[in-house]
Amino acid sequence: MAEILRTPDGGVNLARWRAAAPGVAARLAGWFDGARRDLPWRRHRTPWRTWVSEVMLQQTQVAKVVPYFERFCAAWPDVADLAAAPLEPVLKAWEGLGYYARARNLHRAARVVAERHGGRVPDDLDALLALPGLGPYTARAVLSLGFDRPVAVVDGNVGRVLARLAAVDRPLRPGADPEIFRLAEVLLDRAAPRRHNEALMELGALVCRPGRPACGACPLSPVCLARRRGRAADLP
DNA sequence: GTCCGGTCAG
DNA sequence: CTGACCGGAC
Ligand code: SF4
Repeated sequence: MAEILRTPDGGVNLARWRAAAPGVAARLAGWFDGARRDLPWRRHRTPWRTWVSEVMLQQTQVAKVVPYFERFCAAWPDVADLAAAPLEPVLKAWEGLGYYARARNLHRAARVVAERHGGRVPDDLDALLALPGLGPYTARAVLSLGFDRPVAVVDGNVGRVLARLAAVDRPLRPGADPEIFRLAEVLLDRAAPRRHNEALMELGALVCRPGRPACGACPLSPVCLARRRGRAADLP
């Protein structure tokens, strides 16, 4: 039965996953409704707050980000506020988070948005990718989580979840592994993309963790190939 | 001590 | 493409 979800050459059988996608999305959504953490950027979701949170979360853990995020958004509640601010207090607010180029880029990008996008976070992938500090992951996260647009979002967590789900038994290509990205697109719930992507990321953070995945508590375990093969912990 | 992570400059 | 950026988890 496991083999039915793979092609003869061992690759991911996208056609089969396409057929399984509604069930996968429903399991994921049902779990997420009860498991989602109450985080400040979720409590009050806007494109700007999504952007700030995702940049902070790129290389910093949730628990550490929360107080920084609260202070940052209190000081600069919208992109126009940051654009109007001098750089020094922005760097000051970032102290302790590390990767200070993120703060400089965010500040520069806010000014670009003010000057070239009328002070509105653009809801366009190419425009987002052109902003400093927004790469393939963060641009898509802003689109999907901030604007609820149907785009696949694959960070390290989601890549690992999907690789296990489809038992992709090889090192993932850094950045967007093409096969994993295609799988993410096939599984995407286009009727509720924000919830779907948040749920995938939450599953990677809380259940399908790098070290010891909690398959017993996982909503996807009935359809997970790594689980079926007892390989969950040693796949990417 | 080693590894990890998105993005960017080189 | 590779290495640098930083701090935390292991
Ligand atoms: S069943 Fe286990 S390996 Fe598969 S997605 Fe869930 S936690 Fe990850």
